[in-house]
Amino acid sequence: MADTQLPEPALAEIRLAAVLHALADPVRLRIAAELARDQRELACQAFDLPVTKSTTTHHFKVLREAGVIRQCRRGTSRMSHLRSADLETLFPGLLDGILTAHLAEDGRRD
Amino acid sequence: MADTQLPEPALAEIRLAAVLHALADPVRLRIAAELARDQRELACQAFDLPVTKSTTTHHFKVLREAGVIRQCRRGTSRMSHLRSADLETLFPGLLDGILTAHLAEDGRRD
DNA sequence: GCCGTACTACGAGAGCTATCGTACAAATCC
DNA sequence: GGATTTGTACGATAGCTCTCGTAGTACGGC
Repeated sequence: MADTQLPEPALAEIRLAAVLHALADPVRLRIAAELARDQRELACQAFDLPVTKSTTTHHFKVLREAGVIRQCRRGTSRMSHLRSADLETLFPGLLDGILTAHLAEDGRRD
Repeated sequence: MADTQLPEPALAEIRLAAVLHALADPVRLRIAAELARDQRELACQAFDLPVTKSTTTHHFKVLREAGVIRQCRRGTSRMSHLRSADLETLFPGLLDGILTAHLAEDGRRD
């Protein structure tokens, strides 16, 4: 079976504190930034993260449960994408502000 | 002696992850929102927080060490204010986005 | 059915953190 | 000096969380 969506909070259940907490981890911020850059669904394995597979699973789960990303199965892969529209509805400009800040910080690092 | 400034990170030492983490706590987000609303220095005791004095001290310390606020002694009080300008320099629009999001969430709550 | 790929679930460990209470310090006021 | 106000320091505790390894599941290809 394909396209089985995984459990996630409804729009009204998304909490700002949870979103900020989810994005306060360097690994997760990186995941979000890459999803934003690619603008399409990505499988977990598409990310080159400095942690093991099981830790990666954990981080994706945190992002999903905070309402930052949406995930669905597709074959043996789990496709993820940002819930940009939902977040924009709830907190206009927030996600953009955070991702822009991340790019800015990244740019300053030598 | 008055106006003894407390240790804080220099502009270049402020980390996005630390700022997000600092603001991901409901109590600290509330502190930041109140500081933004008043636009002036406030003593810790000016906040009506649902925690004890020692926990309040802890939260102010986290905010200061993340670079979100600046603190200095004034008499028996510790005055705090947002480092809005510094944050705006590093991460344009970030603080505003988060505080606006907080207001939006607050408004939705009945 | 069997194998490989991609990911999950579970359990564990180490470290952080939010909270508190008590004791203490610094400044002001009387 | 003594009392009051305001906040800090320290220790403790409970809970979370980031990390991992191992074992297992689900799907697709052969």
